[in-house]
Amino acid sequence: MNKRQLQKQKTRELIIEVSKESFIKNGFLNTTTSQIAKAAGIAHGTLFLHFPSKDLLIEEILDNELGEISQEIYNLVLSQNSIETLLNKYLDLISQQEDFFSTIYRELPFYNDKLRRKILFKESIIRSHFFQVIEKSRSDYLQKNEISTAITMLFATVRYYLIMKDSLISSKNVIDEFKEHILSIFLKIIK
Amino acid sequence: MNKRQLQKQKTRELIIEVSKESFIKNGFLNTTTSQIAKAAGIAHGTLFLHFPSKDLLIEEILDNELGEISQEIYNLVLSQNSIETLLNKYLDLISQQEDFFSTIYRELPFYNDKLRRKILFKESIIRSHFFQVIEKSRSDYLQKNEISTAITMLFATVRYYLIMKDSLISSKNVIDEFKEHILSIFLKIIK
Amino acid sequence: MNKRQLQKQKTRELIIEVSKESFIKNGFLNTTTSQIAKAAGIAHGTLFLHFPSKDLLIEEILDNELGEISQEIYNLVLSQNSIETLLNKYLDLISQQEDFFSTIYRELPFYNDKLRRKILFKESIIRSHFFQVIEKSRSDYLQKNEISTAITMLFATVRYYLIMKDSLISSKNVIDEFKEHILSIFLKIIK
Amino acid sequence: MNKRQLQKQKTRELIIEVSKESFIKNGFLNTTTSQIAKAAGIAHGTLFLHFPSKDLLIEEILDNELGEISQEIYNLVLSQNSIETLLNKYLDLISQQEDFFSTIYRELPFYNDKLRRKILFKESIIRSHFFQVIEKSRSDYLQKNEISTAITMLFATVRYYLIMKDSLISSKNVIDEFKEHILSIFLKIIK
DNA sequence: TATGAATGAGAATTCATTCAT
DNA sequence: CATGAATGAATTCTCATTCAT
Repeated sequence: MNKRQLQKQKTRELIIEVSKESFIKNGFLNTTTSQIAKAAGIAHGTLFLHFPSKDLLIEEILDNELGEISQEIYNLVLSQNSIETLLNKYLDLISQQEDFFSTIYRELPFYNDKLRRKILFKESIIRSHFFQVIEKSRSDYLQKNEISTAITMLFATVRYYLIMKDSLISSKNVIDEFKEHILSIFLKIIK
Repeated sequence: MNKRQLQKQKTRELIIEVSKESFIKNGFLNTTTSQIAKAAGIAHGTLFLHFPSKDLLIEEILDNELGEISQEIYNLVLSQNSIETLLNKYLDLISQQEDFFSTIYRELPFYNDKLRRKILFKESIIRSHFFQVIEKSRSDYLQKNEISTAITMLFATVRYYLIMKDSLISSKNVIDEFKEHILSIFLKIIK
Repeated sequence: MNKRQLQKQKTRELIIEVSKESFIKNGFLNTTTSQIAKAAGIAHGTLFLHFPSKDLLIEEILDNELGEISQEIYNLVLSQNSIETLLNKYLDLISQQEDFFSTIYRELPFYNDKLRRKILFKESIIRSHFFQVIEKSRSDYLQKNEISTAITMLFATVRYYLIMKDSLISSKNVIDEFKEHILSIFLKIIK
Repeated sequence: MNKRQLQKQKTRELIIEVSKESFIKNGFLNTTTSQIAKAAGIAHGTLFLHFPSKDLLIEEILDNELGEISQEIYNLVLSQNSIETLLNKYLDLISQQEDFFSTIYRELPFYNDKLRRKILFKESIIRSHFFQVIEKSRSDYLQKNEISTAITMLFATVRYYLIMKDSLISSKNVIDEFKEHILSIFLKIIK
């Protein structure tokens, strides 16, 4: 890669980085393209050279971020056969990017269809991993739709804490703080 | 109250009514003040005579609506001592105003602090009612913070279904559809 | 009409007037909404209060202008049964608004469909008036499609002079200048 | 010419060719320089190496194209002494490049002065050829300025059909379709 | 000579709020 | 009290041209 390509990629990454920061801080919906450009120290028009529209910028950022997380979770699923450890590590992953997920879930209802579907699709894959691991280990005690509802409650609760993050009197990290509670209740349900 | 004051209150109520409709249909954030004025058949400026800002208008609406619901739930709590019936009726109440709550929970993270706190405060009161009813009936089996987490999961799940309403392949009424599942899992937890 | 309504209409008419001037001078396509606002001494946003979009502004202006001309021509048709006088007066009408028509015909291919159709429809009505007058007086010598082609040539020629106005070494008024020529040839054709 | 110069000329011709296509399809005004560069498979900046500005690019293209056509028409004039055949062949030439001429005449009023003058100059040469042929054969019946006006009407009509091409309910080729009509009327005029 | 990333001056449109009537 | 015309800052996106590589 020559100097030019390097410079371009650097700018692109700068935009992504700056956007992600602003995105996490103020939400994507409340971040303007000119704010991003200014923060990145580039011309406003330059942003649209790298990302044809604001929507495509967020799409890119979410694709990157969710792609990574998905992969890590997939690896977890392969290497773990205990639902306890799996969940534990899943929550750790979320926790590491807590502000990011907090923003996503807050803004999810206001994203465009494509973006929303993408996010929900990723979630549904993780969901189905969990389902399989649970089903394998405890098919005797639970009906399929009970497992399904339990998982929904789990995801709903995680989402709840993430969305409410700023309103909860808690340490900076909600997931860390409530992990034990969530896990213990969830495990109680599926046992 | 003289004629003029009467007229004023009538206009005020008209604005509230019309706003609520539009609020339920399009969300408060996506409703413009001029849309509301037009729908109410009043001048745009008149709206600001009754409500100094858009934020104060929604505050009023939510105060009214949540106040009513709170009251009804409080009555339920007084008359019911079974958590099953209480929850059942609570979900019925939500279900009757499903679109309204769906909007509130979607937009909650974007309201101003005061408004958000108000909503969360109302919710916390209902929460504490539930807590007491549960604690009274099953104090032997559950620790306090387990009850608390269980209630959080319940509220989180209800909120999840409400927020995701439009993305779920379901009948028009999500709460009705998933009530049984939610209840059965919840009761399982607290038993 | 009270003071307020009067003021509004005054602003509206001011916008139309200023737009028409700028429109005639620079073309509608090369006139920006902020130029118009500035020239009218109003806020940029005010323009959109009176005309929801730039396209609707031009539509309004053209409707007004073409409507008037159409009416005058219709009156001409009713009162004249000689094609000579009719044509003569028609060209006088065009001549009076020469710059306006020059702009329209230059920009016509770049207007949106609706606008283009409107203009062409008005033209087609005038065309059919001409057709009838000619047919009545000389049906013996000419076939219908000969009349039709002759009229097309007439309109094409008028349009040509209007479009080329600025490139022709001529007095300020092309139609006046070439009227005699056009008429004499046209009358020759249809006789 | 060495290898480098050869390559340069090849690129230049490639740009011209690609531009012409895009020009015919979308018009020059609606074609961006980066579109052209992309279609030609060259860098955006390279285009400005060969043509210092967008205007100069179109100038070059039109020079080429109109030069060719002019030459062919000049040959026609030399070999034909019947105005009928001359016109017939002239319209055939236009017809073969109908989309090209349609674009030119639509956009003509928006080109810069130099370009517009160039195009009109070419046209005036063709015009004068026609004039001479007509004058030679029918000097008894027509005054000079009658011939002149007749030719203007002819060119205006051709231009009209070309400009209106897309709005006319017709086969793909307007000139072919209306040739007979135009010719018969025109010949009628000059006889 | 060729590249292509970067520029930056606009473009049309939106909307909560104000204030003269 | 009610009106509703006016405001103006803010928004996303475009594109011919430049210049360091």
